[in-house]
Amino acid sequence: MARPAQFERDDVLEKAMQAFWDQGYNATSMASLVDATSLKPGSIYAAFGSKEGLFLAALDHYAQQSVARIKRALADADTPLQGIRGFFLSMGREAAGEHAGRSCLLVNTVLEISRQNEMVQKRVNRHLADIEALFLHALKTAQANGELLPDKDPKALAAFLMTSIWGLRVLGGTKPAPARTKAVAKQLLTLLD
Amino acid sequence: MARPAQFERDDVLEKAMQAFWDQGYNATSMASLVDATSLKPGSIYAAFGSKEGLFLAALDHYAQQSVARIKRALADADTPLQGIRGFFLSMGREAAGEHAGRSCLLVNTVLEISRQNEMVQKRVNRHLADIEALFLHALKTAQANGELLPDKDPKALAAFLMTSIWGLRVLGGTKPAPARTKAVAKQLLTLLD
DNA sequence: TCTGTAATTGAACGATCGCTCAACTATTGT
DNA sequence: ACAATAGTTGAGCGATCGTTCAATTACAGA
Repeated sequence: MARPAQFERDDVLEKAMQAFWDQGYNATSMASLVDATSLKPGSIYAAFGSKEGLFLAALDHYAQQSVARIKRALADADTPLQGIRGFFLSMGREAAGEHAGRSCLLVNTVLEISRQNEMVQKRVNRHLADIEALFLHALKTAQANGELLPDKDPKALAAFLMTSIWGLRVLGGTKPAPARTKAVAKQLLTLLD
Repeated sequence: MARPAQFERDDVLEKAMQAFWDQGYNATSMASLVDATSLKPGSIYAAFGSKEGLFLAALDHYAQQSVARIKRALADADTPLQGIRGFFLSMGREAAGEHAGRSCLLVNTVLEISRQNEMVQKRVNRHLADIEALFLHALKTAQANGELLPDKDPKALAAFLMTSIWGLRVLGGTKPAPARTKAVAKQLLTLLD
């Protein structure tokens, strides 16, 4: 062994993630990442290899938080469907909030760089699939419990819910009125009835 | 008068639009715009003032085509609701197609630069509002004709349809299977019944 | 207390960024 | 034919981009 690292990896990833989330991948320069993380360029490159490497690590960090948040929302509710409803209503509220313009790092990544970078594309698609699996599981459980009507298709509904999240994220980027985001969230949730 | 311009403005805007659409705003350099348009830097700056000016003009060009396309889809159908249904089903097909990864220039712009550029934000929001107005008009007509149930809220539905378009555009960026995009489009259209 | 190893530092690299401008060319009105 | 005017050209500006690296510093094991 030798000299140990002087930074906490998770601290650095959190700060880098915020920078990429705020500004987007291309608009976030190494100089601004140096500012945000308080690391020197050499340290960043020693730890993450490249700007892309740091971004991928920050993306994983983001996805981990997203998955945890959705798991919590589903687990805290009385029933699976109520968990889903609660999550989308809070997403609707969030989409009208102050920080809504940042959208979601995964969605931003799909549209900004996924197309030109196969590695990023596979990573972000995997994270999105993980999230969809949470909803699919909740929907299947709801159907088994009789909470969701038997004629509904959980797979199709899960795909629809993911698409709805993405739509709400873009909606948040248009500086919408709270009533507007709430109305959209309510509309889409009627598909669960 | 003096020497007339040697390029067609619409040709240049079409080519610039394609470049921005393919690569995103930040990833599209002036050098690549020079390549795409076959103009020299000086001519671009004389005609559009800046990269941002060219982008705004290209954005207007894109929006004009989008509005025209939706108007046509609505006008060609037998009824307003059939027009909407047809448009979303074709969007679903498109989202699984080869060029789906480019998403939509307006959506890309909301997420990539709208937040950091107020002028761009206002412009893209205006274009999106124009599109929403087309759907709102079709929904109101449908309700007046009895095609849409009287208890439906056309404004809320129009907002939902816009959000659905955005979701489908992101979906297209995830390289989805055709069956997946079709299922999502069908799901969201059931809200019109 | 040394020695080996790994992390830190910050100046600086070549490449590319958005953009400018003086020289040049083509077209107009007289 | 001749100014006057406006579009075209492309070399090249200063700034910033992502990245590298030799020198330095701090800690673990013997």
